[in-house]
Amino acid sequence: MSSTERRQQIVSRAAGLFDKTGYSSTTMDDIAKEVGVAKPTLYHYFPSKDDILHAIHEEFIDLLIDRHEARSETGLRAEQLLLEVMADILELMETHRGHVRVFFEHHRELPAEARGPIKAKRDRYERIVEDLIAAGVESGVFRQADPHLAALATFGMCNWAYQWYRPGGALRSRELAYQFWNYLVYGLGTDQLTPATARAVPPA
Amino acid sequence: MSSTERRQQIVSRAAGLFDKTGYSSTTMDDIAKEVGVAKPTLYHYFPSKDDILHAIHEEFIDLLIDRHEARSETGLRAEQLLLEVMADILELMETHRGHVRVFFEHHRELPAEARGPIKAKRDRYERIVEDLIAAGVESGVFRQADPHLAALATFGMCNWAYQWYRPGGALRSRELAYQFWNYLVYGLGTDQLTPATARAVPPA
DNA sequence: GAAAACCGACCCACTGGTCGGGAAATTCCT
DNA sequence: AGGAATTTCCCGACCAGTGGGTCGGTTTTC
Repeated sequence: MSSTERRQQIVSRAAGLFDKTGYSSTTMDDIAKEVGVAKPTLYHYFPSKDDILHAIHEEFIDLLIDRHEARSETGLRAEQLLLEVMADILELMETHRGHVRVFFEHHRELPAEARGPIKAKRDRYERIVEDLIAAGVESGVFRQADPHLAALATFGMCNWAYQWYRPGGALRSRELAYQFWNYLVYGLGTDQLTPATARAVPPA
Repeated sequence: MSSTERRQQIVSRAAGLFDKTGYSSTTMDDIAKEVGVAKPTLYHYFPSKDDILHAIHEEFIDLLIDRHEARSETGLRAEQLLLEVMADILELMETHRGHVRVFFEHHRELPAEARGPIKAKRDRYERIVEDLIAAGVESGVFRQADPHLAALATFGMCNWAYQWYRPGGALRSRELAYQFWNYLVYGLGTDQLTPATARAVPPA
């Protein structure tokens, strides 16, 4: 096993344990055992536990950004791109469960120096989705809505799934993305609800 | 200060710290200091740190359930009840930030005996929302949709807000609930999207 | 005067990280 | 090619700080 392979292995096994047990409840010995190696060996690949956490964060957000960018030249319309983004996120819950939970729950545990760069990438990705929604509004496929808020709603639907989604279940991640996209784009309501009034002001 | 008041105070201060620093990174000394008391005194009110965690969980889910039940006799229609549920959740992010984060992120840290009862209540609340959506489908205000999935989408939008919502911000929780409810019920799409085809099958 | 509330000092298991050295693979030299 | 030199990879044993929890006792309240 090459050096980079082992490094990779440590990251993904650690992510799995953090997912199962949480970051602080997982010890370096746990990780070492899971990898099949003694604790000091871990320190040959990572200077500290926090650096493993950092590697997980970086790997995850890079995956998301890369997937989107690989698609950005295809000329898909805004609503289609939105579906693909949702599918990206949900797919990573199949393939990178540990990364997802760590990325969402353990960013506060990141060492101070690492937080900045990660947050920058996170913001960049949020910005991508906002811009995408804004483009949809511009082109007329989405109604007038605050892109920031709509992006947060989208992320909410998808990101929250890490709390309940289990890979082996009945629903493949892509189908799930499609259902959620459907709720978001077409809404749950029928014609029996009167859009004009309902969209105005919240009832007290 | 009465005994129950102090108990209450410990719970809410602890929740605040857990929110800020995370459960395992917060020490009993931290909590004691925050409450203005010495560590052993905490053990006069709670047998262990885990029991504080448990108290937070219970308080939170009870709040949600109670609020819904207080409303269940009012004869509101399904879509209105759904809005109220969303508003409940988001309001607790203003008034009980710590509880929210703890409830969502630290259920795995609960001692084994406590997990069961809490999960039962959690399931009960999820069931309430599912039934509410099912009733809306039944009465024709919501289109044919899987109530379970639609509930998960709803929870996603609202629950995820604990990650970014800050009480002092521009948006009051009720307005936010209304915006999200609007997205969910009416959708983001305009007439330029063709509902019939789009709702069918996910594109490969 | 007894029960409830409170605390300083202590204990000890646990865990992130280190140390010094041993095996295994690579490179270098002749 | 073959053996020495060096780097890479690996580990058993240890260290020191931390933090949940306890003990024995004092103060406050009723």
